[in-house]
Amino acid sequence: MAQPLRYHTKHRQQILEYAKKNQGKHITAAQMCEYFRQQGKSIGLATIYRQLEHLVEEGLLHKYITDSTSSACFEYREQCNSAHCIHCKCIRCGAFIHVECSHLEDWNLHLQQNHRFQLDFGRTMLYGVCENCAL
Amino acid sequence: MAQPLRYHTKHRQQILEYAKKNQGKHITAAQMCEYFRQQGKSIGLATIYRQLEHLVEEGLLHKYITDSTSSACFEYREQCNSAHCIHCKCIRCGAFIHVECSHLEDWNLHLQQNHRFQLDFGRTMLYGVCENCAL
DNA sequence: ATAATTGCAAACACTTTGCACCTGT
DNA sequence: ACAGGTGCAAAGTGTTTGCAATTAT
Repeated sequence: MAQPLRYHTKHRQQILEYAKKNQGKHITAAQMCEYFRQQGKSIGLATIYRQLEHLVEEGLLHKYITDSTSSACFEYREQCNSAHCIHCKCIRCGAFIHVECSHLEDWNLHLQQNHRFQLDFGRTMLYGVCENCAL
Repeated sequence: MAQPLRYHTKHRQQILEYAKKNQGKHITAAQMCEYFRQQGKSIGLATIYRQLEHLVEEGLLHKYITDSTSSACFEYREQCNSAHCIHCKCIRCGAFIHVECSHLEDWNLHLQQNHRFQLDFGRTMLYGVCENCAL
């Protein structure tokens, strides 16, 4: 459980900053890598993975896995109160939708009180049909 | 989007049967493959993956991914024709909980009207902590 | 001085695919 | 006959790791 001491490196800071800047979005390691490359301050993909792992361990980022075929997504945690956001996936087009909704807390409360089940929004994916595919 | 017609093959039946027999357990493709091998009726891993994909598409099985490093798990989905039931799974003990709740329809309506997402209860699994594990 | 971080390439594990053949309809 | 299924091996994908050099403490 004892985590090694984390050094305050430039890369760590850049990655965290980029994640913060993209609050509410789901970013993959590859996307980050590409972004930094375009900015002329390339960071090795392995480094990004290692830093993301650290940041998730420290609770600064949240990691989401939707599909075994596609890559994991990371998201800065501060504003994404896990009690207010949930992830939906369209069973037709595969779109990944982030829903922020104050009702979610009520649902969780209801499930807890009436059905004795404590929902974990971070791990739950709602499947259904998105706006475009419903037409 | 039109799914091709699925033939009733021996392998399809064996895979579905095995999944049914293991309701409430989470099984990987590799585990299935090993099981059939031990039974002297080997099925190629690729075939298993292809059939599992079909069965998930048809809504007979549920697929879930917890970790990007480990393999996806499959589970027989209890048939439930009511619009008032949803399935929950405990992330600690793996318990499979069937929740019947009249509120579900309201949630679906809310998601549809406010977030333009049409939830499919049959394919959705809620992850969280069950009564016993919450203690 | 010591411990963590980095980049690269190679290794990894799970999953998908191309192809030739087989089977269900 | 045709569309879908199968097995094998090969390819693909996202992620991790070994190593030697670098950087933070």
